[in-house]
Amino acid sequence: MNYSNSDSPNSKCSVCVLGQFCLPVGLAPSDVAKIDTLVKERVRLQKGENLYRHGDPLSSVYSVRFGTLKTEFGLQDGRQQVIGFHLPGEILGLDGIGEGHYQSNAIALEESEVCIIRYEAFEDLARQIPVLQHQFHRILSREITQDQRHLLSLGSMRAEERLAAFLLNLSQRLAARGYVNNEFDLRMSRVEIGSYLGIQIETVSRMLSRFAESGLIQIQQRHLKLIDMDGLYELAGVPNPDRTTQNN
Amino acid sequence: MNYSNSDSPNSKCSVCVLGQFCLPVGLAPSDVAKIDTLVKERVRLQKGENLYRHGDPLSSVYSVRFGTLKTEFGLQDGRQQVIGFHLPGEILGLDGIGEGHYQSNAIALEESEVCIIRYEAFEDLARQIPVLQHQFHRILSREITQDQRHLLSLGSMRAEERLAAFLLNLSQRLAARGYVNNEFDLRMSRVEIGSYLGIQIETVSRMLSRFAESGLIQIQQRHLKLIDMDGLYELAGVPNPDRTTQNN
DNA sequence: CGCTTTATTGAGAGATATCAATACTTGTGG
DNA sequence: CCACAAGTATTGATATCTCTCAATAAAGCG
Repeated sequence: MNYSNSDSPNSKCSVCVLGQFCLPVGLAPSDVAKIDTLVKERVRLQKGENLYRHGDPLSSVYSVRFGTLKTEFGLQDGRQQVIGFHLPGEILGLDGIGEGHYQSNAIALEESEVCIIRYEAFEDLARQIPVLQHQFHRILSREITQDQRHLLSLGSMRAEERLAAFLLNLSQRLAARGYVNNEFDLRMSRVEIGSYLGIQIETVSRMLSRFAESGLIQIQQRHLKLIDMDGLYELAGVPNPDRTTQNN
Repeated sequence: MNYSNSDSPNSKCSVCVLGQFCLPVGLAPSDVAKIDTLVKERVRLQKGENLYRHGDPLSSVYSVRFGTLKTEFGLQDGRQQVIGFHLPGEILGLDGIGEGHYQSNAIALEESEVCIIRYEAFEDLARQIPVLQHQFHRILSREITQDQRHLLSLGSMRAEERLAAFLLNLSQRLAARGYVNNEFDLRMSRVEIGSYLGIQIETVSRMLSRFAESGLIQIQQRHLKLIDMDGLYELAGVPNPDRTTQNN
């Protein structure tokens, strides 16, 4: 875990390209400047390193600057499950606010960097900037909605459908960040995908092979190409939002 | 849907017995008085009535005054799932903040009443009362944690374990509200329990019968008595928090 | 009191898990 | 730069849990 102070110019929120996904959404430039004073530290994590662990006292929430992290949630009997993957611009650590300590483990899936947002100072600032306050509420609310969508997936969909929905969700989030939406590298192992989707690794593997056979995707190791987006969307139970031709 | 204005004295937050679970937790009496001016309306719902529907614009969040509600989340293809049950003092409608409209349906499971918290006015007030702001963040964060615990249940536990965890969760929440923790009436149908747990109604029924046979519970229709709490906790994958004798 | 809804129980089918063997990747040291 | 080891992924065969279909029973409601 490698801390750095962000006096270098491109480390400021005011010039960060992630601004449109991150905390400063909607803020006037003068207000973003105030966030610059709040978010001055970053952490560099190597693959496999923990950003925080279950039980650590909440001091900060974090936004991903680059890289990918997973969060996992455990039962006392040792079973645990991946509950989220976190891309640049997404906020981590929100589950620590309720009890004052984190409820999950956050672990880097690749070399990553996160910005440190001191939580107490942030609450102070949010009271001064209504737009920031509202944006934070939106972030918390969307986290709830995302988890609820995930619940629907685990509770109501078959393995194949869950996997399709997962791949499309990744695709959408990457596309929103300026990447192509149909070709990317998975940063997580099959085990982690299975854990996230509530299925076994062997099933993940079989379903991916089946998708490839039926021409929905191409996959080599972790490099993925989505070929038939419509087909995937149909499996996932939603219409393709990108389709210009409306056929309902 | 029956609106009422709450000029009657016992409708104020300052005298409401639910204060210790609801929005005003931690507030000084003078601050609770400010909330009184914010929360002036309530809604009475009959069994089966909607408090809000997916897509309705967010105007308010709601706290349950009495009764029980469920929230359900749907896929475009029609499938939907119960994602939460809401007891007195719990806040509903938080999933509407992210996009400005609710993402779920909220439906009363019995005659219920909820307090209406105008969302915009609430944000204004939260900026003036730091403790209120923090309490709201705690509520949002706990909702995330609750959903994540639910995810772990759907993703990693067998039907029997999910059901045990569900019954214990209800028991704990009722106990926190002053009810006995081992005897209560289920307000939801087997179908709703099954939907919430991601299993079929027949499985719910079978597991309940199995629990009864093995002496874990007694159940007649919806009236439930938890007999062997330790046994249930063991199934649910956590130690019984009430046990005074520590045996780990 | 009969009708409709809700819940229970049984038998068989199906999806996914588990166990096991093999193949492929990646990293490391000679 | 190759060879081996350790981790990761694929594929097959069988087991198991839960679902589905079906029949019956019980409860709520007018």
